[in-house]
Amino acid sequence: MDIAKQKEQLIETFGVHFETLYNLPPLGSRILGSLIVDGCHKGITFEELVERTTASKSSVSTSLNLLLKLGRITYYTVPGDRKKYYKPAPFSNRLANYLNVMHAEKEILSELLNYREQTVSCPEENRNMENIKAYRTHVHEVEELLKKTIQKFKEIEHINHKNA
Amino acid sequence: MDIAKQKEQLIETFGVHFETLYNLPPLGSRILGSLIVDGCHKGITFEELVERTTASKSSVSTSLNLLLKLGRITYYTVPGDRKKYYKPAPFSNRLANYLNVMHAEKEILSELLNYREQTVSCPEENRNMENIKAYRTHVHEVEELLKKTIQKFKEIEHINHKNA
DNA sequence: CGTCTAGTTCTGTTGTAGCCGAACTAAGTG
DNA sequence: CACTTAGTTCGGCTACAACAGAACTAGACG
Repeated sequence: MDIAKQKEQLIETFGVHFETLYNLPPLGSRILGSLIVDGCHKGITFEELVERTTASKSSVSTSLNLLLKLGRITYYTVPGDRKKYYKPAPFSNRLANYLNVMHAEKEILSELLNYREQTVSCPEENRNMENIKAYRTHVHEVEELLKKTIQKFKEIEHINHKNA
Repeated sequence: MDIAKQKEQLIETFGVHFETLYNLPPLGSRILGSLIVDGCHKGITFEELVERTTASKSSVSTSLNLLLKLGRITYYTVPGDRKKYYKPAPFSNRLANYLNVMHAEKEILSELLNYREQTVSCPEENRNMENIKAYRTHVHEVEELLKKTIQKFKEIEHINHKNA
């Protein structure tokens, strides 16, 4: 199959994925998709993103700033060149987001358990508490797995940084 | 602290959590929060949800049907009683949603790798491929963890079902 | 100091999410 | 078969998300 066509489809697939999963706006999702598919190494400039997406400069600007604020992308500049080169945020960063979510879940679960302890009135509710605790354990395990992977990526990224 | 007040706050906390994380509408989030905090055992009726949320019947109806369609809640009926008793979906169900997401991520990552293999042109891009593979491994591990936990919950739920 | 280039900010415009009230259906009850 | 109860469906309203266009700013360069 045509490589260019394949790229388009891949970006589009990432687009819908980010829209549904991370709840990003359509344009922002497509931009993020472009950066991941095509901009991991050298990055992509503002201008080129405007061309690729055929969107207005203002929309691209807003989307990029949103993605920056959400920590999903980064950019670098080179001396004597006013352009910004946008790239997807490193993997360790993306995973750190999940880590926050997991942490938040654990917090809420603890609050829920705390409430339950004050109000249990029947064996069924006691059983439910056990379920919540089991769920909390699962979240904790995911959290640990995330920490492990983040550590791994930080090491990789560190090495890459030295080589670059 | 006042127990009723504490309950209110807990529902609200769950509310914002579901809004941001699962991208559910405000009312739907509060309903789901109420069911989790207060409806795990006996469930809560349509009527009572209308009272609690001080929303209209139509809005509650729409929200409940949305949550049903998304698989986030269930209901049961008792013979000789026209009311429906709504409960949050069992844990195994909730986790199954995550499992689908993980599977989708793996699919996309494979597509991305497939594309990359055809287009690598420099060592930096090769390094990036290694990163993607490492990320895919992580997703796979989370997937396995989910399967394990789902199995555990299915066993628990099976036992509970027999005892009930 | 004008002028190009790179990006931002401001002011709409349009579509649609999220809710409501009122009218409706469908199932039990006397 | 009228009457209540439980929930649904439909039309309409409102606010805001997502984008566009035009005017603007801020730095580089001759």
